[in-house]
Amino acid sequence: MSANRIQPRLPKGMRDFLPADMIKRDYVFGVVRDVFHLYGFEPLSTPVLELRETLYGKYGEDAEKLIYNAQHPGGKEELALRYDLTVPLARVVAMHESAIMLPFKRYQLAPVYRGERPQKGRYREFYQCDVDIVGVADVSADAEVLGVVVSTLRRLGFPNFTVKINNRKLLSAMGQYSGVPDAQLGDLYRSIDKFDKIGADGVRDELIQRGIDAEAVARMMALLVDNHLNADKLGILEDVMGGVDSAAEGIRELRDLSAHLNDAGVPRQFVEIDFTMVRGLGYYTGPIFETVVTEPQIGSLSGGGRYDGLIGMFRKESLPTTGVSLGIERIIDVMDELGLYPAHIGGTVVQALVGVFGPDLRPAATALTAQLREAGIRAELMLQDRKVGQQFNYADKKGIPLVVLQGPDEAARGEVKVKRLRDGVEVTVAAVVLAETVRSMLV
RNA sequence: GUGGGUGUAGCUCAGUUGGUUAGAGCGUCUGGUUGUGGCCCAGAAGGCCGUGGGUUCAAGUCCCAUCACUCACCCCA
Repeated sequence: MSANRIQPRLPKGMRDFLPADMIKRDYVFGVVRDVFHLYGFEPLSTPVLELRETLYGKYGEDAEKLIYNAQHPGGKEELALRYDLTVPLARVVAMHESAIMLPFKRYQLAPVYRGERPQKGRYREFYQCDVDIVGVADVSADAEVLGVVVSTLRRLGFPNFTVKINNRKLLSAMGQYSGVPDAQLGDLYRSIDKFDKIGADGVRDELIQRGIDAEAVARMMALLVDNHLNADKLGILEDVMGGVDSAAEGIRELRDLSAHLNDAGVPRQFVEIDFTMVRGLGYYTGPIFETVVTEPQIGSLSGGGRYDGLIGMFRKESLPTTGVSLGIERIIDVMDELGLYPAHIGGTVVQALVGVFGPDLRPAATALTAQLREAGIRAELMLQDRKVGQQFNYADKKGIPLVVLQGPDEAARGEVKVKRLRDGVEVTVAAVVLAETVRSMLV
């Protein structure tokens, strides 16, 4: 039998989370949920599997190759693992119209699947947390969704991050103004998006190399370079391109959005308009967002934008929708790297270990444990017979802050000992006040 | 899909111009200590050196292939 033992392995890009990790993840998930609730977003859950037809044709050709198909022997439905939470939302809205009130503000925290090559900050199964507002065309909704991102990251203790804002309408206007043919817009955007990485010269070279007309490139670069670090970016852009309809509209939206953010008290230091930020997914139609950190080099922590047309793929009339997706995995990776967890988040949920002095004292220890649990203290009873030293060692290794122990002497007097491992403080108290003693020693 | 790096103990890694019985630290277990963890001391377990082939008297070491992991590109959270 042991000769046939199989190697324990995981599918590529997928991970187990052991308890110590899960405790940290749950903490992050909890903070995220709290903030969403503060903004009035409500939970939604959808299946991991969707019908293939629901997902296909929404993300673009390249992305579609990364969708996992699923099947079971004899299954007749064509299934796929969800690729994000946005398309399922659109499906839900179209399917449950009558049960949904607009504006529909929902969040969803769930794993999604992408068959990509894994690397730093990139997995094949990863959690996303999406917040979206369905049914509001005004940028007040975009502002609210951005407020959620900023609040969440601040609440998690991120010292610095930047939410970049741009507008699809403006991007297409820039292409139009420069004279880049529609067929090359994709290439154009892809290169522009690398501005931060490869600089103005890099972008220029790449555009030329991609065969875009030199004059168009020059006009394009003038728009980017002049404005990239300027405070009055919008004003400058308006002077140059104000005549182009979509440019005027995009600029107006960005101004409104900015005003809403001010009204909501979102600190300006976390927000920046950046014309070189482009989002890959095809369904965005207006304002787009992306959050970056410079400290660990890890890509974006969140991404999103307005996609007024997507729901129309499931319904006769579309509904204006905007939202963001928080990259929970990357947020967690950064928090690990920067050590942003509060001190009380340890490697265990257990607050007190109740030791067992010997077999004859096990009944008493069991009762003490029950007493603690009744009082709402997370207590673990030592389930094996071990030497006292080993029991303390177990608690120490596992990070349990307190050990409760009742030996023959204490038992005879109706007392119990509580020891705090951090500083070695030990007290002996009447068993009836055990719970309150433990509670006071936890702080 | 393209390119680079790395595979030796549970983990992190050493291992000389190829040479006899492959090492360390950490971790684990046992004991020193049958009323108390961390520190210290003594000891133990734990290895098809990723896999297959080749060169050689001799391969952890050199060559080829392959697989896995990893970083970067493309793309993305």
